[in-house]
Amino acid sequence: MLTRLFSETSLMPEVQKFANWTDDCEDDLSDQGESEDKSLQDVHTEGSLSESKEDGDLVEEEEEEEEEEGTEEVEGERPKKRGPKKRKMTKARMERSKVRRQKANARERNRMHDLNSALDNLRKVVPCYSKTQKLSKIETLRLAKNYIWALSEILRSGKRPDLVAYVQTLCKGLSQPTTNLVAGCLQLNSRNFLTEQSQEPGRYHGPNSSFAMHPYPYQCSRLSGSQCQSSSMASSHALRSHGYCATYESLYGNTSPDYNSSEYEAPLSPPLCINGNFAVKQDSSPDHDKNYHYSMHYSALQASRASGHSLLFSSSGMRSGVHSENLLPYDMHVHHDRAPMYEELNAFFHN
DNA sequence: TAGGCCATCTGGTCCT
DNA sequence: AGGACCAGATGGCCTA
Repeated sequence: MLTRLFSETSLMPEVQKFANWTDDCEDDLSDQGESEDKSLQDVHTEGSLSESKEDGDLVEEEEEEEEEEGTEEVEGERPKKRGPKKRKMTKARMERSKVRRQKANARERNRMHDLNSALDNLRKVVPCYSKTQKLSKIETLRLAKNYIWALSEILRSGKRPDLVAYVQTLCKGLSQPTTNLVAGCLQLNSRNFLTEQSQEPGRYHGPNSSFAMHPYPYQCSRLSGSQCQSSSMASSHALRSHGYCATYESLYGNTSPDYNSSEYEAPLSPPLCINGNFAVKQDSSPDHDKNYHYSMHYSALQASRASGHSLLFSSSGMRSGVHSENLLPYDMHVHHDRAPMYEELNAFFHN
């Protein structure tokens, strides 16, 4: 998991660590102090440690040498050539060791739970959050990294970023399904993504842009991820007919393709813009529950800006006047505490 | 069924 | 000595 992430960027230290470890193992073989735990472990483990212990005779000889050194000063009498090594593994000792191990396991479990809840918190503050369709740990970390980078770029340049480049930044290094998910959250499906780039070459600022990324290999003509497949045209139309907008439109003006055109076949993921989150609740079926609930945070946007109420936006960019409290999807999570930050960010997206 | 992701157990290492 | 942290091993679950 995390190890994999770090090993991607720093393989050499890992190799070095392994080399050190193998050296240490040789030293450990002559270390009497660990013999009691190892004897316990022999029953259960088959890992590298026990593999090294398979050279039983060799190990015993080394241990004996240590034993001899240690006992010489204590007593003149030499220990038996083949006796118990040090302290015998009595029943009480085994019991204590077992308890110690159980306690350590419990602590480790708690530690991992803490780590996971921290990751859950991180999932909630990155641009794509769904309670039911969680990003994997590694993808969460990658997306968070990209998100931080994108935000700092916005702060650094002080300009409204190009959306396509923004999405590319967010999606850099992410898997295709996650990329689709993020793009879906941003109301950018693959087709839209590509046409944006091809039709408006000037919008992609190239390698010298503050959001310069290598062009993302957005190759799918349909969204492969289940998340994005769930965004059916029908539901898109339903939402639109109710005056709900696509986030991209509401954020950046009307740049959407012709939804009625047969040429436009890529599914949409039209999240609602409510209180700085984009989310969708279109169907109560379990499958839809699983797939439709996305929140998008970076665009807190117009939420509660003027009236203190969260408003939805129509596709024309005008407020629909529908109050969010009447429409909050059950799976949506509102982050009021981050409103000030979103207001700041909002300034870049709504001039 | 293979591969990805995850939780858990475990032993080693470092730190207090 | 005990706890925190780390990484390897393992098995379960899910999905393409």
